[in-house]
Formats: sequence, structure tokens, C-alpha cells
Amino acid sequence: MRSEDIAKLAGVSRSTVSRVINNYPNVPEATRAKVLEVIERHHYEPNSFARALAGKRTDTIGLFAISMNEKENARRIYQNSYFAPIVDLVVDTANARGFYVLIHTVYSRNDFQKVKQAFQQKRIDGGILVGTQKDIELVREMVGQGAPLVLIDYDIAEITAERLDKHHLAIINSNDYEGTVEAMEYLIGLGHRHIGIIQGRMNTYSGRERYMAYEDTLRKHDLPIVKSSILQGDFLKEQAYAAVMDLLDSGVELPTALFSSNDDMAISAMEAFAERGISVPDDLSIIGFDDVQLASRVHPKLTSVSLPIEEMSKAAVDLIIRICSGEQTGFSTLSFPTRLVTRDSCRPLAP
Amino acid sequence: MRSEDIAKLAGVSRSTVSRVINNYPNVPEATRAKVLEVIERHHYEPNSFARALAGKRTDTIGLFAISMNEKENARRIYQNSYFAPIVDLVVDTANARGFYVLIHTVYSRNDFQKVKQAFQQKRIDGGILVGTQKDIELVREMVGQGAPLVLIDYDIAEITAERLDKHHLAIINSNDYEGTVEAMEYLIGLGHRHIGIIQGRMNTYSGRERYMAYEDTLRKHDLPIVKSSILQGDFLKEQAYAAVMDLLDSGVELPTALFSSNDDMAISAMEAFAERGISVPDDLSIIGFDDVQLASRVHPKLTSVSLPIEEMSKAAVDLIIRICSGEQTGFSTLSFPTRLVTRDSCRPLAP
DNA sequence: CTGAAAGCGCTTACAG
DNA sequence: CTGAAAGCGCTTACAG
Repeated sequence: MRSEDIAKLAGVSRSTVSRVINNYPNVPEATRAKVLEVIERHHYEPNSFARALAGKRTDTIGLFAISMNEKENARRIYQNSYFAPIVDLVVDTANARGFYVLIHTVYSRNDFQKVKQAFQQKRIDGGILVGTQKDIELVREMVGQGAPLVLIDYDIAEITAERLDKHHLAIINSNDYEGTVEAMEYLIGLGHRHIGIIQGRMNTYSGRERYMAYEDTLRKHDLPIVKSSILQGDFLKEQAYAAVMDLLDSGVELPTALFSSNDDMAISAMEAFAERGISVPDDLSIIGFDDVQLASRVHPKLTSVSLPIEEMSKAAVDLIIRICSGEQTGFSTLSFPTRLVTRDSCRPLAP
Repeated sequence: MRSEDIAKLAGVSRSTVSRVINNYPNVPEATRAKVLEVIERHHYEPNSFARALAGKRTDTIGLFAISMNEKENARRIYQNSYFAPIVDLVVDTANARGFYVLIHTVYSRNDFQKVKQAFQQKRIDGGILVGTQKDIELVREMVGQGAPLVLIDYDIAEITAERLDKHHLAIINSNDYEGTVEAMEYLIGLGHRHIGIIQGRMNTYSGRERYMAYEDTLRKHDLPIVKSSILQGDFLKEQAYAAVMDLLDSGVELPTALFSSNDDMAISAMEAFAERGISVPDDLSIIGFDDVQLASRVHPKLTSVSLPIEEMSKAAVDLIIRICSGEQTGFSTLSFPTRLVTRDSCRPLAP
């Protein structure tokens, strides 16, 4: 069933059918009703490809999770506690707005080509890029090609460094720096002076922000930055676990508190400590970041910095839709506040 | 840049360009090389819509999670411990095979229309339907329309009941019945005689299978089916939690062991018991189903029936791709074995 | 207000 | 082996 068939049945031309489908104003109510009735009766659906070919939007947005160089573990992305809720919310929000979402994961440069192709082949109107790790050049290249894009967790300065036409672009972040400061101040307020960190991936915006805030807050209070208490976790549980074990094996003095750049690592660290008979929070306080679902279900319940993932994801969808429709023009930036959620994994330093 | 531009630059016609793009045999190597070189040099990508319009495949598959009548909680699907790994694996596998995946969640009949439209509008070559709850009529309707489809967790009998042309169809299941029997036998082997159940959603294939196996195994051993120990959980944590609390409040005799139709509910139940000072496994043994990530991280670690989600998801992708390409014709069915993973939440009944 | 026609960018018989 | 032409199913100036 094509628009031509509908036209015949309704006694009008394809042009008119198209006009009612696209809700053009210059169609008399009677004509519109007749056409609509025929469409309804035959469950007619315009072919989306033909529409797109003729210049209409595709009504689908892309969602791309960037996680380059980690081919080893293929199931990490969607079970990644940070990313899973984002796909959840993005899909739901987009669906509710009448959009489909096209998903592709990016583990390699080759996968990245598929993302660019999705744009070049006009499969999507616009895309959302979530960077758990990324190659900034590739992103710049896409921006340069004028692809409507919303970036989550990207460094604004890095993107804007180059002279690019950025009117199709928006960046969404959380205030990770401030969130980390709040977490650190909380720990310091509890009397801790030797505070360690499990670092995130430093080629990531949030990884860097969280680390900088950690150092800055320590400095501000004239507290020591102890090299042996800076653990490399790369945002990965396994790596955090190993780093904690190494720390314990090394025999150096332990910090009394640990700031972890995300919850996944914090939770692994707690498991490592538990295995070695070190009690959290009695022997050591620990604080996470992201406030993932699991945080409140582990024992002890993890104190964490909560991200407004829901608002961020919805904002991403709304932004990309508005950019695609032309309602939103000009580069824009949105930053969301974090919130410290106090639970059971921290306690005042015993005198 | 269109195929015509490439044609000009390569000194051939669009037909020939198309032939090399589609890897037709009747193109001399020299011509092919020349065209390919031009394509390469200009990063040309054929417009996917034009290709699709002209009769080619779209190289995208749909992934649809059916969860009707639960509009209340919009973030349930992708954080659903059962569904999250499926989207994970499906996306990864499809991407690796060169396919995009289009995702849509189905909460309402209206959403279901979008799924049908995705087929009618030719947005996808075929689709995978994962039913956590479903309306069988709608599925039958789609099958009737000849949509290439792989169904996960559907009752074969229900689908095949009607005289449908099913050559575009495949169904993938796990052996939930056998898995439940194994779990129940394990509990019985530990000496338990009063065994309760937290039921899943009974309009779901796996919900029914798991319940039937529960009853059948009890009967087989001449053990009592105690009405008050049959809790309605509907696969939802909140509901399971409430059901356990009601059970405790009612003051009736507690079972000594509980089979939970999924892990999410088992874990909530453990939380409820913990709050009331009932120790798992000392006072009560509990066993789950699905073996989700969380199962091994809660305390005590949950004994559970593991599903080969990875194999199932990969098989679903491979099947749908083969159905779309015409390699696989005729209705097919795949059933995957489960495996009991023994951990710390069950113990022998004290004499 | 509305239809005929051109165009979107491909593929595929068809003819040579 | 290869090109001209028709066709896929829409939309949108254009003319009336």
C-alpha cells in the first residue's frame, strides 16, 4: 500500500495525501478527514526510507557508547553501572517523543566508522555520544562534518579548542569537580587526614575532573598527597581490586579514608578489604561516585556522590531533538549538580 | 557525494558503481579497482535509504522489549537484571556482524504499534522480541504479516496454535522447567519439605514454566503445596518484598525454603527477611533464578539457576540475520540448558 | 486549495 | 562486460 493507493481511494492526488500526512495547513478539513479515514482503514504507513530520501527527517536518533581499546571484555558496556541507566532513559525518553533509537557500541576505530556512517548514510537525524573513553579527534571530525550531536561527559575546552562550526553541538556534564570537593570535604570533616584515591581513567573528562578536585581539596587543607595511596583503577572493578590488593601487599601505611572515582571500583575495593579482614568503615572509610543501584545494596551501604543521570539523559534527548528540528541553534552547554548521599561506609576518624 | 559523482570520477556509469558496491561478479578487476579507489578516496557512503528503497536490506535489526502495563516505573527495563545483559549482547553481536540495532521499548499497545511500524516502514530487516510480558495476539499479528522475527521466552504452543505461515519465525527459550526441577530437587535433597515459591508473572512463559515445575516436583515427592507459602511476586522486587512482609505479618508457619522465580525477587526477599531478623540460610534457605550479576555480590551469596544468556542472545542475532538473508527458512526452535550455581543461601534442614 | 512533475539516490532488469 | 532507463515511495516547489 503506497501513498498513491491512498490517493486513489480518497479521490485525491498523492500531493494531497502527503500534505495531510505532514500536517500541512492548506488542506480543507473535509479533505483531510477523508484522507485520514482511508489511511486509518488500511493501516497505511508511509515508507520511512522514501520519506527520508525525499528530505524528511528519519525520526531516529543514534546512541553511541564509546569505549575504545577494551575489546577483551565484550559485555562490559550495558552492564556498566554508569551506562546502563543512560541507555535505559535515553531509549524511554526518545520513544516517548516518537523517536526510534539506533544503538552502536564503539570499541575500535573501525566501530567509529560505523558511527560516522550512520550520519553519512542519513540513518539518523542526530546522535548522542557517551564517552567512557574516547578519541577526541574522531569526535572533532564528526562535529566538523556538521553532524547534530550531543556529547555526554566531554571536556568543553577540548572540543572547542579547534575552530569548528559548533552550532549543531551541545555538551552535557555533571559537576564532577564540585561533587568530588563535597565528598572530600565530608571526609575531612570526619577528621581524616590521610585520604587516598582510586583514580578513574585519565583520558576521560570525569576521570580527570575527579582527580583534580581530589588533589586541590587536599592542598587547600594542607593535607598530604601520599603517592602510595593513589591507586590506578581506570574505572574498572578488576583493576581497582588488583590495585587495592597490591597496596595491602606492599605493607605501606594505609590511608584512613579512600575516595573512589566511581562506585564499581569502590565496591570492589570493599570486597578486597573484606577479604583481608579490614573493616569498612571501622578501619577505613570509603566513598564512591555515581550512586549506582548496587551502592545501596552492598554491605556496608556505600556513601556516594549521586549523579542526576535521569535529568541528564532526558536533557540529552530533548536537546538532540531540538537541534535536529532546528529549534535549538548555537552551541550549548548544560551542567548538572551532584549530590552527596551519606550511607554507612564512612565514619569519623577514631581519635 | 552520490554514486553518480563516483561514476563520473571513475569514468563509468552508476550501474557499474552499484555493481562494485554490491560485489557483483561481472565486473573486471581493473574496473572494480578503479571504482573502489575513487570511493575510498572520497569516503563515499551510499545512502542507506536510497538503497533500501531500491530493494536492498537495511542492515539493521530491531530489538524490542515487551513490558506492557507497567507505565508506572519508566526505568525498569534496561536496569532489569534479566534484560540488561540481553541488550548488551544483542547489540554487541549485531554490531560485530555489521548490523545496526534499532531499539524500542513496549509499555503499551501504542508502543506496540511503533514496533509494527518499524517493520511496515521497512526500517529494519527483522526483529528480536524479548517478552517480559506480552500480548500474544499482537505478536501473532506480526507473525501473520510475515515479519522476520525471533522470539525470546515465548510459548511455542501459543504461537503455533494458529495456522500461521511461520517460515520467518524462530523461538528461543531456556529450559526453565528442567532448571526449576533441578533447583527443587536440590532443596529437597537438603531435607526441606515445606518449600514455598515466589511466583513470577503468570502471563509470561517462563513464569508459568517455573511455577508448573515447582508444583510438579513437590507432587512427585508427595510434599505439600502450602497455599500460604505461594507468594505473588510478578517478577518485581517491590512486589516480592511486600509479599514476604505480608507473609511474616500473617503469622502463619513459614516454609523452611523458598524457590524464587527470579533473582531480583529472591534478593528483595532476603532483604525483607534480614529486616525481620530472619537469617538466610540459617532460618530459611532461598534459591533464585537467572543468576544475575548481583546474585554473587549480595550477602549471603545467592544460589541460583543460571541461564545461558550470552549464548541465547548471540543465537538470536545469528538466527535473525540468517532468516533475513534467506539462509534459514522454516520455523525453528532453540532451547538452552540451565545450570544450578550453588552458593551460600541454602543449607540442609536442621534435624 | 490542488494536481502534474521533478527530484531524492540508489538498484536492476534489459538490451547490446 | 556495461550503459540508458525505469522504478522504489515519498515530498515539494511550481503553476494554476
